[in-house]
Amino acid sequence: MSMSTTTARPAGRPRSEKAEKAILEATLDLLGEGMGVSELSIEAIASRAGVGKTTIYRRWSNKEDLVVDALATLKAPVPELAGESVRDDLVTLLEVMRTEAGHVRRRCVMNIAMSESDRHPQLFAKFRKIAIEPRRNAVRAVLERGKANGELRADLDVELAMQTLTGAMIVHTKWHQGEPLAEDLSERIVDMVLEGIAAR
Amino acid sequence: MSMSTTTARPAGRPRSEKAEKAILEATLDLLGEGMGVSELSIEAIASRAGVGKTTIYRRWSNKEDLVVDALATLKAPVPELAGESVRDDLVTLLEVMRTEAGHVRRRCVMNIAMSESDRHPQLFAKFRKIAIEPRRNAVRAVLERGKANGELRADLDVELAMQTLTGAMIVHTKWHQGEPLAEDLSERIVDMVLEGIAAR
DNA sequence: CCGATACGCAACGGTTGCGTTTCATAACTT
DNA sequence: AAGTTATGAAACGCAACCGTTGCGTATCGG
Repeated sequence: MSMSTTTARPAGRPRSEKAEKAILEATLDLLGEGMGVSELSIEAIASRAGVGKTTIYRRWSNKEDLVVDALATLKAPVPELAGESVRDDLVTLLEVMRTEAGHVRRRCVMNIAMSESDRHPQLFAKFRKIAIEPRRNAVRAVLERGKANGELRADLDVELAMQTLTGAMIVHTKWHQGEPLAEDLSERIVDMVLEGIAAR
Repeated sequence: MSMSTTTARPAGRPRSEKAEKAILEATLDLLGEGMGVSELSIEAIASRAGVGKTTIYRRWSNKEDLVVDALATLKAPVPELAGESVRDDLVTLLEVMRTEAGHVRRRCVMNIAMSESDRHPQLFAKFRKIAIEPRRNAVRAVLERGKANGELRADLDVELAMQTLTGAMIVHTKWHQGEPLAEDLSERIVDMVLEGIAAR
């Protein structure tokens, strides 16, 4: 009756971490290539990962659970914020979105956010909590701070401002795919929303 | 050798306009219910329309052509613009988007615009020409006019402003489905973008 | 070595949708 | 009446994918 070092390991061959990682990677690859959750097939994932279907079904009972776990590995890398000005911090946050639009791997985050909210509401809920809310919180914090210290209007509707900032970037990335995004895009969006488009 | 009243009608039973209309309606219904183009099946359309598959295949050679034609029946109802002020015209245009988000039938326009751009690029291209560009042109015209007559900044980036205005509405409708959209949403978006969020 | 578990692989029966064909019937021209 | 085309229904063979099972092998603990 000896205890293993940390947890009592069950008898038999342990599950391959390499296989598990390969499955999640393959899932993200396929999603990143523009494949929707509906079209994503377990067989395609197994094939891409070089793994038997059995190995997948042993770990996840259905496709949605697998996708949720795969997306969970994409922890939102909310950047360090200088905190010097609202403008600079907003630019920093939008730059993250712009950069991700170029990386195949990270792009699927936004693809899924926009595409699958209707068809897989429960998946979307989990995904939102994991990948979207942290970023929204970061933007919200910057705006609230600016509202408190006078950089922004006192009557600002923070939620609406968040949607305006991110919406501009999302529309741009969605409908200009292929063409690289202008390097100063984030600055231009932030400055426009800060100063307004009306003449002074 | 007599000519028919208008066009020389070919011999035999004419194609049923009722069937054709039913097919297009069924297609729009299914799309409006949140079904993606990939999941949309000819069999489901035929069943919903009360029509044989033969009748569909005789008119369209593939699913994408059918979807394009179905979407084409949703002519962009660009509203009359009062033309009194840039602000009022922009509110009018955004109100169209907001209202459509409530109608099941019209909602699919936006759903497809956001979801299917990657997977069906050629469908998206046609769709964009039919349904998106007319609206973009209307917004662009308002902004250009405002830029010319001094209501808007002389150095305004019109394209970016369009994306900001529509992006805010799109994000709002996409992520708040279910909850009805506030009635003054369009006004609040327009005023925010016009005046900016920075303190004066 | 032995028992237990995981592995990749192949095959299974079942479902869905494809695009086509056949059929009896309906609608229209001459 | 005769000829022609369209219609809805049903069935076809084909392919993809489902979730499961069996196989021989690999990897662990005891």
